[in-house]
Amino acid sequence: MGRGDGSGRLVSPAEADDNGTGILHVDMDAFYASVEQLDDPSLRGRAIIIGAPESRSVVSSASYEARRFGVRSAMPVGQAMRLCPTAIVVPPHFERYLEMSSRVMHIFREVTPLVEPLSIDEAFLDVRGARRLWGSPGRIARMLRQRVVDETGLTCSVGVAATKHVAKMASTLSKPDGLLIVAAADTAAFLGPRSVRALWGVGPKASEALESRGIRTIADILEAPRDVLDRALGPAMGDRVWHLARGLDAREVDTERVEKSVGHEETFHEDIADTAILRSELRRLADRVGARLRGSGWEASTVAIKVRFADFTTISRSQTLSEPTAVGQRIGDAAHDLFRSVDRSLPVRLIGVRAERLRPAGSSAPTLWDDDEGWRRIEDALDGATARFGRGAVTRATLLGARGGGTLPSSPPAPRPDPG
DNA sequence: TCTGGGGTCCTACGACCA
DNA sequence: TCTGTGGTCGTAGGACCC
Repeated sequence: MGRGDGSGRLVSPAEADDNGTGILHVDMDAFYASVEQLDDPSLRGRAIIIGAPESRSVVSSASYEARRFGVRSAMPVGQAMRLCPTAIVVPPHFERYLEMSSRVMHIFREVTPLVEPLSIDEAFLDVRGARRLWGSPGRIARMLRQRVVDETGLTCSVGVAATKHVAKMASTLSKPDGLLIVAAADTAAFLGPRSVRALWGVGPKASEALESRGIRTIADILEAPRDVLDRALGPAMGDRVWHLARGLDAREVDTERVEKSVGHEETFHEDIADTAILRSELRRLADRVGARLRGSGWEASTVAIKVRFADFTTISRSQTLSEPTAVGQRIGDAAHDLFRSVDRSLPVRLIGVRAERLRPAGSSAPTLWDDDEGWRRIEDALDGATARFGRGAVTRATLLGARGGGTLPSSPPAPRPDPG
């Protein structure tokens, strides 16, 4: 989501040149805050901050009325309230945001099948093949903005350009509720005067590294020798910045992006030193990760934990499993193993579990292990001494004993011949 | 002032292997 | 047999994005 307050907004005139373009970046304006204002008319025109009421919460989104006071995403709520004391703090309603996101994405897909969602509130669209149906990219962008506001009541900003990167920069500059078209021939003039910080992937550290070498604008990057960029940013980032500064971005709109990891983490209200509590939190997070994996049909080869201590130092540990899994119990076992190796001399502020190196789940049945519905099905099926369980079998006593407070076996029982 | 939670990508380094 | 080298993999940490 954009972090600007809309000052310095740049929009295109009605008949702007859109020659050579075809990529749209659509970004919803202050998405969470706008949904809240849509649902509750008493919030409209007011400074509102979306954030959990907890003491350690940060701003997830803020209305433009609040942004004018300097409130930005990721800022601690306490700090935001000092900047804008009249702001109303609204707890987030993620289900509702997902529902609105899905309606917006549906509109996009009615315009072109080539839609790449980037996050809950933004997407790239390739409309190069939609010209005969809907008109030029600029015309499509105007139609899309009108449809979004008519059909959802929300506004969005759209950047239109020849590449994803320039389209994204353009939508950011047009916020809120704007449209900015950068014709292919105007790309260099558009990029040149902008700060290096405007490049995608250049954050505070990278911009500091560039600025310390006198490289402040994108035009400065064009003048800089390639090896200076590589030394400042590393070869991969140096190469990327070199290309982006020249408007070169070969990435196509990718409609089939897949998840590479799934994780959950939690910051405690107060730092925790009690190992038993931390272990039980790891189990809880591992179960959630397992459930998510099963829900999306994945299993993971690597389990990682993250621990942030009271002094904010953060460590991670990861472990490759002997076999990929989507079973919360096994993810939890690995998380416990990893946690054992962590020096716990400081209280813990945050703990997290992540499943990595995902692959589609096989046909094995152990996905039943750790949810209630699965247990019911297992128990129902266990009408005697043993029951089939994936490729193996377990006794009812083992299962029920484990459920009654004991520990589950860390892996399914050994396979045995199928009796037919 | 006091730093969320969900991710992706990159770099560095050690182990291992051909 | 010993040593050097380059590729790959696993792991840890950091920057960045929304």
